[in-house]
Amino acid sequence: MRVATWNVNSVRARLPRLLAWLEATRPDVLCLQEIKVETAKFPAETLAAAGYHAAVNGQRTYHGVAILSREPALDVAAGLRDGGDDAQARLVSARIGGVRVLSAYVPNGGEVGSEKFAFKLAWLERLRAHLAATASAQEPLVLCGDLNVAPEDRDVAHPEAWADTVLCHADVRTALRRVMDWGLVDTFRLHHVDGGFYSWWDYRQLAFPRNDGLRIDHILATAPLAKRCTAASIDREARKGAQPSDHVPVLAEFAT
DNA sequence: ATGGTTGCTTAGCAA
Repeated sequence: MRVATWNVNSVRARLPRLLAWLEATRPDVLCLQEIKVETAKFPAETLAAAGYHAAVNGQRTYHGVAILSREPALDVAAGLRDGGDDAQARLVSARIGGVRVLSAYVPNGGEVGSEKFAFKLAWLERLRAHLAATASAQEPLVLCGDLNVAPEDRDVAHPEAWADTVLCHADVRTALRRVMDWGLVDTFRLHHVDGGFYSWWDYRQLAFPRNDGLRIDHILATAPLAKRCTAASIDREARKGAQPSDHVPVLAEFAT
């Protein structure tokens, strides 16, 4: 089972690249973030013609997440549904081929110390509570998405320049670790120990040519799936050429 | 301290 996650930064602006990438890569599951479109306007027919079902939690202008799958998505659920502020479309989950799949777009956090930063930390804690309330770490489950956290300094091209930013601050790293402590493994780190692998480069300041990147997009798996994880990769090529997303797809392969 | 770029929406926000 090939699972991928990609912050496409507008599914409509990226549709030609998305279709070409699906055709070339043929993942069984692709989690999308920042689709920036309401559910009713999601290009479901076009993607169905390409062979993919879609479970969508959309929203106009900002945010929005989806899960594309070759098998039908069952038990689709949108949002944290915990009674808290759930206005932003940042989570959708589904059961696909016996695996629980979550596509998450964690809040960026604005500036350290801001209200948005507090919302990010609270959202990660709510995500941990959501997992604890709705799933088991002993079942096959993947949490995929733009988690907006570089877990360690080896995930950052210039750690000193990014220290104490919203993507690297000790508080967000701790918050992500608490989510993982529920029972999730970083599949990428099962197969790669070195630094130098990034999933996002800012559009500005020639960040990609300078390779000033961070690894903030992740595929996290529970133990029963992690032990079946045979490969993991980041498709850096997807950042090249005309009109790329600022993020690239991250992949993990699971033996069936 | 600010700006740089992209997308949505149409001047300004978010990332």
